[in-house]
Amino acid sequence: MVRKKIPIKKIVNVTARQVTFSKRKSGLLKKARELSLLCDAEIALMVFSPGGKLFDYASSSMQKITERHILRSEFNQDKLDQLPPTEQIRSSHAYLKKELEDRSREMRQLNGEELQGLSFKELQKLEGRLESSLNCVYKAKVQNFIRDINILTQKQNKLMEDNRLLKQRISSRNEICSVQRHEHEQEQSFDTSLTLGLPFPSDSK
Amino acid sequence: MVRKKIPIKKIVNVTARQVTFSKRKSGLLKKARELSLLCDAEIALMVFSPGGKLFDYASSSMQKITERHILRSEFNQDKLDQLPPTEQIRSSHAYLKKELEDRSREMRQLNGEELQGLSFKELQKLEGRLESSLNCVYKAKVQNFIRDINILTQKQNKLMEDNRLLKQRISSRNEICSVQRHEHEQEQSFDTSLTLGLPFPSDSK
DNA sequence: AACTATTTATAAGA
DNA sequence: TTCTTATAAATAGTT
Repeated sequence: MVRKKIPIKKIVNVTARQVTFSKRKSGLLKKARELSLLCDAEIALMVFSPGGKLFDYASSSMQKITERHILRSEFNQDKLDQLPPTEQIRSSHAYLKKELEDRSREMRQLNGEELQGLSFKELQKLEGRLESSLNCVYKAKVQNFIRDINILTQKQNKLMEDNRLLKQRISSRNEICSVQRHEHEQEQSFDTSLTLGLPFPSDSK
Repeated sequence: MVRKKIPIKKIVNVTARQVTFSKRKSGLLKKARELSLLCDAEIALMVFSPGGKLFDYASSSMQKITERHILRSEFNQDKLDQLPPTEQIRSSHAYLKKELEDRSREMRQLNGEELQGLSFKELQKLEGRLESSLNCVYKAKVQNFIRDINILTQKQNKLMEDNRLLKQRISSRNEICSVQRHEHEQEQSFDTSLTLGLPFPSDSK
């Protein structure tokens, strides 16, 4: 806007663009500060350079202003007035952020980190919680095994039934083979009962 | 900045302030738009008038920019520069939400809930993690005990020393009392050694 | 809102 | 980047 007026569209020359960015960014920040001061306005300004660098200004706290903005823009005013105050806070991004932070810390403690600051009582509580969780995991493992065994047993029963039918068909044509097949079936049954008797069997033999 | 230069401080005259706010606000928004266009910068600007009215501008989406800002202010610059571009994309609301969901689920599993869907391998892993955490909690409790015992021991040592000095002063005036105090001291010493005899002693008696 | 006299911002050059 | 400077843009006070 000086020695020569420039059109307001992307400056193609990279260095020229960088220079202009630097200058105008400063000017913009200055204007924002001035407006805030002169007129007692609450102002937040965020500028990311093409390179990803951040420059910002907030007349008070950036978080406060962005929250105010979110509340203002997401809901219409009526809707917002209907919400209880706690819900208003929830609707803000800060709430989401805080939740994540809290949960991260809690998880670190559940992972056994950051335990230095905890009191004996808190440690006892954490211990009880972990033991209870471990117990649930043990139970889940047992359920897991039981489910696997049931599935295997069902499969086996089906196979045994199939075998039986096949043998019937064969025996109706060949008397000698029938006896051999019968012996084989008995072996399988014996193995199955052994598998089910183990403390933690998995998927058969 | 014109007919007469004005100082950059709150304009007391209300109407003058309103007029200036309106003019400068327009100018600021225009400058923000121009900078964004000219230099391909991502810009968010929020302006609240003293009356609470909102005026804003965002080169892309306000939410996207504010989230980018939040994530940026959480990390230090070095850390973020190290991140690959795909990581920068994560700085969206969806990312934050997803993180929170993932962490919530993980935590529920650490609490022993929602274990039905897990495979045996996953359960084993969770079990190991919980056991390791429990171990950390046990250790933290031990540290807690040791610290408490140290504090108590120090206090006790100080009290014993005080007693000794007091007895000295008394014995120099009264021979009979001296004997009685001596017996009392022995009782204290005995208690102390009992305390320090616990499985986790500290540093002296 | 419009008008201008000035101040400010800034493009180009150094 | 910074400074200089000529000129465009913004705007305080007025109408």
